[in-house]
Amino acid sequence: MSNPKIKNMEELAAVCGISRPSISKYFNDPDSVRQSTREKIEAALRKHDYRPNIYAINQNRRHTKDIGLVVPNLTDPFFAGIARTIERLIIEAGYNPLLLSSHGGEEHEISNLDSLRSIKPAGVLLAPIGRVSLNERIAEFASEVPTVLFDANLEDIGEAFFGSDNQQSINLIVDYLCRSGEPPVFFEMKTPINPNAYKRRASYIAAMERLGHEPDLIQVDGRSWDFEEIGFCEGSRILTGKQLSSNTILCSNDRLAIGLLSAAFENGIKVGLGAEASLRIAGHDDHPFSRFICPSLTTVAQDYDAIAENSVETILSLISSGERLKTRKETYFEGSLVMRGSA
Amino acid sequence: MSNPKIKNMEELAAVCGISRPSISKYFNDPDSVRQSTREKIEAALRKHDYRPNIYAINQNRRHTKDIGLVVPNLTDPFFAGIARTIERLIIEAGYNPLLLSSHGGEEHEISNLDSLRSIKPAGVLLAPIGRVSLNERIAEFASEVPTVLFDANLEDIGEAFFGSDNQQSINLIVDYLCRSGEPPVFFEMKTPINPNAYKRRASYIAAMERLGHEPDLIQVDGRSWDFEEIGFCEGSRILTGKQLSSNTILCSNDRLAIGLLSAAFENGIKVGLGAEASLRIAGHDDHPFSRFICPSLTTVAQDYDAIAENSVETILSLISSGERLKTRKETYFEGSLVMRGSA
DNA sequence: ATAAATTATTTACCCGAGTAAATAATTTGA
DNA sequence: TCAAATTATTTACTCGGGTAAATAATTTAT
Repeated sequence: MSNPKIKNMEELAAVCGISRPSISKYFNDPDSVRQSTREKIEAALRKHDYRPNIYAINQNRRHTKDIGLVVPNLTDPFFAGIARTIERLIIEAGYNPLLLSSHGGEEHEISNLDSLRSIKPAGVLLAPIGRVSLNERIAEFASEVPTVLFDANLEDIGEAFFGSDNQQSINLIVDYLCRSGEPPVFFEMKTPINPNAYKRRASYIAAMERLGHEPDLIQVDGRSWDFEEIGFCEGSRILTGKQLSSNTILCSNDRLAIGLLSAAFENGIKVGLGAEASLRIAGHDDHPFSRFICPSLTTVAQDYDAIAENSVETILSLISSGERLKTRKETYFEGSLVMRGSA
Repeated sequence: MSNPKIKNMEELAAVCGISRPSISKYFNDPDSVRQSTREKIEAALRKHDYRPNIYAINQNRRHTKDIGLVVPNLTDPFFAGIARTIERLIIEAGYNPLLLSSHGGEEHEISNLDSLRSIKPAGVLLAPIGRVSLNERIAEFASEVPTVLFDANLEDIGEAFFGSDNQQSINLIVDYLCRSGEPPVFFEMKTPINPNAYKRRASYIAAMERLGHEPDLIQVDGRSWDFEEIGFCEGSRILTGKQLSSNTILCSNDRLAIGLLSAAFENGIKVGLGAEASLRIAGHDDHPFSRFICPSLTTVAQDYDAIAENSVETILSLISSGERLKTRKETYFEGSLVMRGSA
C-alpha cells in the first residue's frame, strides 16, 4: 500500500502534481475540488496511506469536529447506556465524540470541562453532577462553548436541557401502586447525590397528598454512588427494624431498589404480588438490569432515546448555525410504567 | 482574573518580559527555569489566565501525553469498572486517558485504533474483542504505538499481556462445586464473543476429567453482548426442557448467570444451598452486581486491580524508556473463590 | 577576585496544516 | 466562437507553539 512514506500534505501534493491547499480542500470536502483533481488525489491516497495531522488541522480552526460528552459516572449502567446511544448519534452525524466520566466527583467534573475547553470542541453535552457550588464554573464554561444539558438541569445554564419529567413519572407510579395495593412509602437517600432525587421526593409527597394519603419518607444515610450497597445495608436495617407503615416501598431509583430487594431476600422477606409475598418494591429509571432482578423490578422507564436524540439534535443545530439560542429550551419527557413482578 | 486577554505564549512572554521559549520550557517542566523567571511567569499567570494550545503543543511532539484505553464494551459493568481504575492510575501518573469503547463491534475497534493512531498517543492499553480476523490490523497498530493488552490475549501482539488465569479460576470453582455437591454442567454460548470463554470451556472439561467426572456442556445460541438476555431466554428453555444431568450449573460468566438466575426465578425454581432449593448456579468474574442478585451469586473474582495496575505500570515504563520489550510478557493472575448464596 | 564550568535564556528556524486574495481554468451565454 | 461569469487552484501569509544552537548569566574552583 505505501511504498515511499508520505508524511505531510506537501509531499502528497508533490506526488499528485497538485498544490497543497487543493489537497487541504479535498480533505475538508472531497466534492469541493474538480473531479479530475479528486481522482488524482484518491489515486495517490490508495498507494500511499497518508492521514492529515489532526493537531495541525485543529490548531487554527476556531473549533474542532469534536463533541464532548460528560456524564457523572460511567460505572452506572444508566449513564453507560445513554452515553453509548449519544456516541452513536454523534458519530453518525460525522462528529467525533469525546467521552468523559466525572466518576461522581465534582472536582473531576470541573477538570473534565477544563480539558475539554483546551480541546476546543464544537459543542458539549453535559449531564451535570448537580452540586450547586459548581454552577458558576459550569456557566462560565457554557458561555464559551455551546453546551446542552441532559439528565439533570441547572437553572439558566447551557442552551437547552433534556431530561425526564420526574413529576409525571413519580405521579404515574404512585398512582399505580395506590390502585393496586397499599400506598407506598418512599425510600431514598437523605442527601441525594443526584438533583433529580429532590424532584422525585417532592413529587412523591405531592402525589400522595393529591390522592389523599399521608406521605412517608424513609431517608437513609450514604453519600457515595454505591447505591446498591446503600440500598442493601440501609434496607436491611429498615426491613428488620420497626414496622413499616406500608407493605409497599417506592425507591427513588432502581439501583437503590436492587439493593433493597437483595436485603429483603437475605432477610427471608418475599417480595412481589402473590399471596405468599409480604412486600412490594418499585423503582424508577428502568435500569438495564432491572428486568433480570428476582423478582423483576416494577419501575418507570425514562425515555432514554428521546433524551439522547434531542440532545444531539440540538447541539448539532447549534453548531451548524453558529448561533446561540435566543431563549433557553427545557424539555421534559414523560416516563412510562413498566409493570413487572416486584410490585 | 484576566483583564487584558492573552491568547498565546508570545503575548504572555511580552507581559513577563521573558522570551517565549522560556515560557515553553516552564510549561513542560516548571522546575527547568530559574526560580526568578518562574515567579515572573506564575505571577503573570495569576492575572491573565492563559493555557497553551494543545494542538500547537502536540503538532511537533513525536508523541503526546495521551494514553489510549480501548475496551470492548463500556456498558458491561466489568469493563466500566476496570476502565475506571485504569483511568485513575493514568491520571495519577500525569498522563491523559482517552477512553474508547468498541461497543462490541469489530469495525468499531479498528476505527478506534485508527483515530488513536492519528492522535499519536504515548501508548495504548487495549482489551481486544478477540476476533482472529482482526489480529493483523491490531498487530500493525501495536508495531507503531506501544501497546499493552489486557483481559484478552492475542498471540504475539503488543508488548505485554495481563489477564486472568482462567484455568486456575475455573479449576477452583469446579473443585469447590464438586466438593460441596453435584459436579456442575457448564452453561455457555456456543460461539462466544469473548476469547476467554474458550479457555474457560477447555478448563472446565479438563477440571472435570481430572476429578473423574463426565463434562457436560450446555451451549446456547446468541451472538450479542446482551448476556443477561441470552442467559434468561436460553436458560428458560434449558430449565423447562429435558432433565439436566446435574443440579449444579456453572456459567461461563456472571452476566449469563444473572440471566439464568432470573429464568430460574420466573419458573419457580429455587436456587441456592438450602434444603428447599433444587438448583445451584455459579458464575465467573465477580461482576459488580453479583452481590446483589437474589440469591447472591457464588463466583470467582478476577483480580481487577492487579490487571489494571500492572497494565498501567508496564505501559508507563515502556513510554518512559522509549524502548520496546525484548521479550513479550504474559501474566495471568489467579482468581479467588467468592462463596455466596447461589451455590 | 577571577577564570572555568555549568546552567539558563534567547535567537532562529521548523512543524503541518488553514485561509484570504490573486490567478488560472472552465463553463455559460449570445 | 469568443467574451463574460463562474469555479477551481495557487500564491503567500498565518497560527501557536517545539527545539537546536548560540549566547548570557550563574555558580564553582582556585
